[in-house]
Parts: sequence; structure tokens; C-alpha cells
Amino acid sequence: MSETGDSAPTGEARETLERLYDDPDEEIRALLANGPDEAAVEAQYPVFRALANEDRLRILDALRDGERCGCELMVLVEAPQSTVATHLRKLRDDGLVTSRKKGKWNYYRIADAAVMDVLDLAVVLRGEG
Amino acid sequence: MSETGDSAPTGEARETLERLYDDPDEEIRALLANGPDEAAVEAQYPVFRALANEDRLRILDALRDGERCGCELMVLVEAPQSTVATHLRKLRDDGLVTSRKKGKWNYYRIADAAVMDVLDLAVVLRGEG
DNA sequence: AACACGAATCGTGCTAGCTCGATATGAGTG
DNA sequence: CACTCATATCGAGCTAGCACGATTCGTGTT
Repeated sequence: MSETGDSAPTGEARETLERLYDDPDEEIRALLANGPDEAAVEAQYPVFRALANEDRLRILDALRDGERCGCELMVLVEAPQSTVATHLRKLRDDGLVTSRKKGKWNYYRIADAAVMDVLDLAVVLRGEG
Repeated sequence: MSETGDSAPTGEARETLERLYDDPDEEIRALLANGPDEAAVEAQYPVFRALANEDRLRILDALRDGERCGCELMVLVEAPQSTVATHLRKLRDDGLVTSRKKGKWNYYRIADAAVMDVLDLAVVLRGEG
């Protein structure tokens, strides 16, 4: 955090905007009003950070048609047990999957259909690029 | 890449699955058939990697209601010019924004409505978690 | 042509995240 | 209760990604 928290550009940045706008005071106010929504960013960031890993994407992809236990996922992503367990921990912590314990097995499933929607949209995005 | 590419779990992993399944051969085949879709992962990964940064999320959020030039974004995310330029480069490389040059200014906009859908879904996901 | 300025790139230092062997935990079984 | 096995956690080494000052580039101005 700087002095007053958000807003109030000063110095160099302010001067740049004054050259850009006809009515600096008002337009700068409007600019800051349409600025980034911090609450949204705070919600989005952990989700995308969790999704920004190839192995975790493979795991989620494998969970699309139902639940799988850890040992199955370990085979599907072709990674050692501790690696897969770490990824599953992260996915669970960030709310993308849930786990159910049955005997000595732990079964994982996608927490919410919205997760699949996000995955699908990312593919769409690339297809159009 | 390992020897045969994908598939054919051997050794420890294979033995684990043999204990898990009644009919190992067939069920292992089914498991691998439903495995992760590499093409999808390859499409999704760069998108989520680009989204896994707070400043870039702020930039996209600020671009929701239209285009902005670099100097405006620099003010909105409160970061030095070179930092913002680097983020914009990455967003453009990964197809999330497009840029338009006008005089000495460079205006950026969201490349596809699907980008906003992804952002919205991530917020929904958190709201339900 | 010299200059101003918005933007892009480069280079360096730093940090967060990943991997994976080793070890711990906790449930089932003899 | 000793043992096995699926999973979780820890710890060390490594890498990718980030921040940002300094420099360069391209365009408009005078």
C-alpha cells in the first residue's frame, strides 16, 4: 500500500494523463472509477494459479467423467506419488476438487460444474485465436 | 517422452491398479482411454498461465468496458511502465487482448468475449466454495 | 534534424512454485 | 500388534516467472 491506498495519480503518471485528456480532472476521476475490481481479482487469482499447471489440468481433465482415486490419477498423469498428492492438495485447497475417503483410498472429484465450464472456455479461446 | 509415448503402466503403478480392480487388463485399458486430453491441456495451459497474475487480472478487469492505452493502464495497476508493458506483451502473445496503434499511443482491448466469461466463472467458483 | 514522449525490450536480482526422494500417517489385514 | 499399502507431508534443489531500472525504438512536433 502507498500513502492513501488507491487512487490519486501523482507526478509523472498524472502528467501523462493530462497530456492525454482534454478535461484531465474529470476524466481521471472516471478512469479510476472504472478501475480494477480488487474483490474480483482476489477471487480469480487463486483459481487461475491453481489451473496454471499442466499436471493439474491433466488431473481435472481425467476427473471430467467421474471420481478417481489417487493411484489412478498417478497413472494418468505419469508422475510420482508425492508429486500427484501435492497437486491434489492444491486443487482441494483452492476448491476445485473435493475428496472422499473410502478405506485406504481417497477418491477425488470435480467440485463444481463451473470448473468444467472454465476449462471448456479456455479451449474455445484458443480455437478462435 | 518415455519409451512408447503414453499408456502401458508398468511396475509399481501397475501392481497398485491390479489390486484395485477386479479385471485389471480391461479396466486399465478403460482408464487410459478416459485419460487426459493432451490437445486440450496444450490449449488451456497458456491461457491459465497468462491469467495467473494479479496485475494481469487487474488489466483485464480494467479493459472490460472498452479499450485503454498503455499509460492509462499503468495508472490503473499502479506499476511502472516497463512492468505494465511486459504484462501487456504476455496478454497479447497469448491472445487475450489485441492492440491497436494510434499515433504514439497503443490501445489495448479484450480480444474475445469468452475472456470475460472465464473471468466471471472464476468469481462464481469462489462464491460457491 | 533535434527533440519529446509513449511504448517495447534488455539485463539483473529476486521469489514463488515445481519436483521428487524420504519419511510420516492412518486404515486395513493376518 | 506387526505388517502392508495408499496417501500425506517434509525438505532440498532447481527453474520459471516477476519486478523494474536502463536503454532502445518509433512516431509526432517544431
